[in-house]
Formats: sequence, C-alpha cells, structure tokens
Amino acid sequence: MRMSTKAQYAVRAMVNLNLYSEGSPVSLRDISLRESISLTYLEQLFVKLRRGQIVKSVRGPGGGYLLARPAKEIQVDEIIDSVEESLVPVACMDQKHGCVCDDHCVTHNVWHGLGEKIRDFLASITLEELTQEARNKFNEAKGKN
Amino acid sequence: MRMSTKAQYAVRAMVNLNLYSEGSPVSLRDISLRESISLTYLEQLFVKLRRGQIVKSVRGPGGGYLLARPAKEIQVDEIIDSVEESLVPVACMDQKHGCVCDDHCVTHNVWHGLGEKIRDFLASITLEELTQEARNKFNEAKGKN
DNA sequence: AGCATACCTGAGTAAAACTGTCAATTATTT
DNA sequence: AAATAATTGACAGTTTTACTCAGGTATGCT
Ligand code: FES
Ligand code: FES
Repeated sequence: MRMSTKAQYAVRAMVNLNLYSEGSPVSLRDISLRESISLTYLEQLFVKLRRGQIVKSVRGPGGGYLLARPAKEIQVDEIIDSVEESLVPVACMDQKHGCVCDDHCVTHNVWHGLGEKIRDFLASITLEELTQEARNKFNEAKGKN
Repeated sequence: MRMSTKAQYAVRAMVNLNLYSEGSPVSLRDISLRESISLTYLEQLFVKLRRGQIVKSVRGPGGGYLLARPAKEIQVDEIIDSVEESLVPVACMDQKHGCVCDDHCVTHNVWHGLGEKIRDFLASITLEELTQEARNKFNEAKGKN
C-alpha cells in the first residue's frame, strides 16, 4: 500500500511552485534545483499536471508554470489523480460504477470503504493549506538561528 | 495506491476459513477450491498468517488451519500486516518513529495523516463482521432461487 | 533575424516488485 | 508403513516504477 514517488514528487513540486510564485511563472529548472528532482522527470510530471488542469504553462524566456486556479481551490487528491491512475485500492473497482462483484464478493465493502476514506482525506487538504504550513515551518527554522 | 493481491487474497481466505470452520481445522485445499486461489500460493500466505499469530496450524490428516483467537478479536489491518510489509503510504515512514523529516518536509503531515486514516479504518473491521456479512449475502442469494 | 530560454514529446531502459510455481521436507494420523 | 497435509526455500515470468535521452517547438529579447 504505497503512494508512488511520482505522487510524492508532484505534491512537493506543487507546494514549491506555489511557494515561490507570486503571480509570475516559475521555471521547472528552479523547482528542480530547490527540490532536487531531475529536470526531465519534472517535465514528465508537469505534462500530466497541465492536462489535469492543475497548472498552466507559459513558453519562452521568463516562462514557466502557473497555477491554473487559486491554491485554495486545488485539492491534494486532484494533484495525485493527475499524475497517477487511481486512488482506489483494488483494480476491479477502476470502472466508474465500481466492481460488479457487488453481490457476491465478501470483501467488496472493505475496499470500497477504504477507497472513500482515502479520497475524502486527500480531498480535505488544499494546496493553500500546505503552502501556509510550509511557510510556518520555514519561519520557525529561521527563528531558531 | 493499490492494495496488493496478496492482501486481497489473504482477507478473502480468512473469511472463507472462518465461514467453513466450526471448531475443526480447515485444509488449504478446501479453501483453494472454494476461492479459486492456487494452493501453493495459499501456502505462502498462511505461513505469514501463522507467524502473524492470526491462525494456528494442525498437521497430519484432518489437519489444516484454525483461527488463533476468536474472530471478533481479529481485525482486517492485522491480516494485512501479516502478509504485507506496511500500510504506511510512503517508504520514509517505515521506521517506528516515522520519518525524521518531521521538521522540514512539507508533505509529512499529508502522508502521516493518510496512513492513520487507513489504519483506523481497517482496524475498525473485524473478521467476525465480515463473516456475518458473508452469511447474509449467501442467504439472500439463496432466497432469490 | 538569430539566439537563448523553457516548454513539449516520445521512446527507451535498468531495477524492483509482484504474482505465482516447483520441488523437497517434515510432522501427524490411521 | 502409508497417506495426508503443513512447511520451506528457491526460482521464474511478468508488470510496474522510476527514471534518462534525444530530440522538437514556441516565445521573447537584442
Ligand atoms: S471483486 Fe471487486 S471488490 Fe470484490
Ligand atoms: S521525507 Fe518522509 S514524510 Fe517527508
């Protein structure tokens, strides 16, 4: 039961993007340097984030990526959805209507319920919150010196 | 974010074991036939379930497996713990005290919180409940004919 | 125009994990 | 002794993951 590193990177990158962007585009190179994630790998992730309507791209010099909408309206589960296939814990439930086994499968309710819990939790966290948390941590660390 | 089939099989097998055992041992062969899981794969799983104190084994003819304690005291998360390594969604939290990154890592709280939700949910379901649910489904299906 | 920047794309690859099998052994009952 | 059934460890095929590489395209600046 592991979250792929792809998802972990994506969330980190998004927080970093939001943290250092003040209206202007942030280049992947910068995020790559700050978060120690390979540039080419980041490119791969951001293609998916863009398709998932999480970010917008600006080409050319001075370009980079911007949030597609306010951080308050971006939920963690949406970020993960964009880069990964599924938050549902079992393959047989990938279809929209869940697993057909509904009637006879003994463990259906276990996986279905678990999937909902996971979804609900990740949907309850916004990028805005994470970014604010990051700012606080940063300030605390600064205060100690 | 997938539960391995190992975990899925283990839960199914445990429900089946409890469903057909009335104090007497159930052989893996029987479970294998009823649940269409390869016998040799079941063997692999039950070695781990035994080590995890979920079941007891009885050797020789008429032998098989028994619950190590009442079904009411067996939680789904314990079954999964036995056959799988970890319910924690990220590798860096495998150690007992969680991830050291506590202070500087921005996404720590996300994964930590998620891990707790998953654990809580699976711990809230007992084998007893699942078995009862299975009996109900069986009876309903029977009623229709 | 020409150059630098930075996004964009698809193919490819090494390592790990997953899923399952095979062969051989040990313990117990009849 | 013979049959039953758990027990063990090694092993192989497949899939997924986590990346890299080699190009291309769009844009702004001088
Ligand atoms: S087979 Fe899909 S949940 Fe049971
Ligand atoms: S590095 Fe482990 S949670 Fe951040």
